[in-house]
Amino acid sequence: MIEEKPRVRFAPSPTGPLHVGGVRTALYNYLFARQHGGKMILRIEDTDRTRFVEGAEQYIIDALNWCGIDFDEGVHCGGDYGPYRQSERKVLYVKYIEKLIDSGKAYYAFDTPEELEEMRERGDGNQQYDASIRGKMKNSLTLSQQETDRLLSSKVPYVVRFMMPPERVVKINDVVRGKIEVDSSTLDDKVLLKADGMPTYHLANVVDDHLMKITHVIRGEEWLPSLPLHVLLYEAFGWRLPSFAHLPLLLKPEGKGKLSKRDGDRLGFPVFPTQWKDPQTGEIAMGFREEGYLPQAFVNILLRLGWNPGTDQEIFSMQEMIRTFNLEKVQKGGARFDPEKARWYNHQYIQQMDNETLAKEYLKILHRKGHDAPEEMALRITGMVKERINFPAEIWDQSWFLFEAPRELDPKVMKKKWKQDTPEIIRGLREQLAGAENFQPGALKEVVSDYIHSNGLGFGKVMVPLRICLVGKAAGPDLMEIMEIIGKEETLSRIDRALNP
RNA sequence: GGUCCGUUCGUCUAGCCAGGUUAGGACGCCAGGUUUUCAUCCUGGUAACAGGGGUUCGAAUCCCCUACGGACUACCA
Repeated sequence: MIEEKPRVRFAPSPTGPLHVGGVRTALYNYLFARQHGGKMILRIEDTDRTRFVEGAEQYIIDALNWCGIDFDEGVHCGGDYGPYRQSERKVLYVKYIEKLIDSGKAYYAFDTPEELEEMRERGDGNQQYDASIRGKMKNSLTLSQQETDRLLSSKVPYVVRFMMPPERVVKINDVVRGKIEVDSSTLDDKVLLKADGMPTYHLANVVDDHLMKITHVIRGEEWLPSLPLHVLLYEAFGWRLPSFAHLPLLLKPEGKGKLSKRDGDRLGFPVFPTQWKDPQTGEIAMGFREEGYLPQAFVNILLRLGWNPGTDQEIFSMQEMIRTFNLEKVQKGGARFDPEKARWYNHQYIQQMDNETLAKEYLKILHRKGHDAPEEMALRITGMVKERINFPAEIWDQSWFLFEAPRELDPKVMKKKWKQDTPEIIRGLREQLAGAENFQPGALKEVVSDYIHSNGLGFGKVMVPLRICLVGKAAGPDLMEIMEIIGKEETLSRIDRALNP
């Protein structure tokens, strides 16, 4: 199907942290490249110096690395088609822009911002810089050759605009959307080279994609409206068109609209892969990593947001993703991010995780809480509560009572489960436990069972109150295990405290 | 306003291209089971073709219109 090895690029602009939508775009590019044995390229689109944010570039690299997405060529790892930072390619674009001017496909424009503003006003704010107006503006089409040369050699700022060809129906076949047709007469003469000598995105992206031999442009839907312009640019240069695939947007969980950076903090879930500290304000935006998401889970969530395998499979290893992903099954409509399902994915991956790794995380938490435990104990507790948790941090929530006595006994549970005869029953059980020689789960179970049976009681009548004494609530893992871990002394002491508040 | 794109359970989606399904799966939710409790887990249930016209024996699937949503409309990407 694909004869040549594909070359794809992820081309973010270093204006801040990468949000989930961008990560997904990078992921789809990556999967596509890896599946076909192609190259994955990281290009930094920093042609707007005013929006440059310190640290953003490194953040992008690190965040994608955390996701398991790596590059073959790019700003951080080199390659044969560099430089990979557009600001460092500045001189290159001028060469190409001159070609366009020489062949009459682009022209110089000297209009001031005020003049442009006035032009838009005149047409009810709808006036575009296009064929209908370019003859009335200050540009190399209306000015004499002499005057143009004079302005160019003076200090007057100018831009270069693309001369949109008239009455052309541009037909493009998008890999995910199929046929798209746009009449060129509805398009305007976009600026290609800015007054500061930097190219606009439109020029830079086309020139670079061509020079870097990009075969497939896989990017967000927000670029769809400028696709016809890009196609016409390729045509103007006489270059071969790459394939285009425009990915649907990631939407807010509630309501409508594109998922924005602000939604995260507002709705209590991250929109960034990893934590980001704004260098200006010092503000910290949370990340999936810091919230306890496993990178594989995070990537899996993104994979299924807008793509489906055509089977019932939900969980994919990176290898499986690479094997099964295809652009044809990418959804056309935008997808809403669902925090609930994200939790479920993480739960699945936590279950797959080995206990040793999880136990190490647990130990870290213990230390933070001012506790410690032998590695073996951490491992044991991890095994006890693993299936109950969605995030590593929840091991603590499920096991704190192994290190600290409950401060209070849940009043709601007390009211429901602590009956008139309960103190007497627990007192009797306490005696049996006090006399127990062996405090291991098996032996304890026997002691408790014997007590229950010889007194004609039910398990629920005894076990739930005992649990309340030890844990403070009616929830948690096996009681016998708990008793062994906290030990005989602590067990009896907690019972006493519950009996004599 | 203009241009372009989109619309199947609450959410992610299968099915559409090659019309005929009890419109399937997953998350969530509800119920039951398992369990000393809670959670996990297992079983079952809930719930959708945006609306209207065509074409056709037959339309979620093909065509048109409307509605709604979104993106773009900068010397930002």
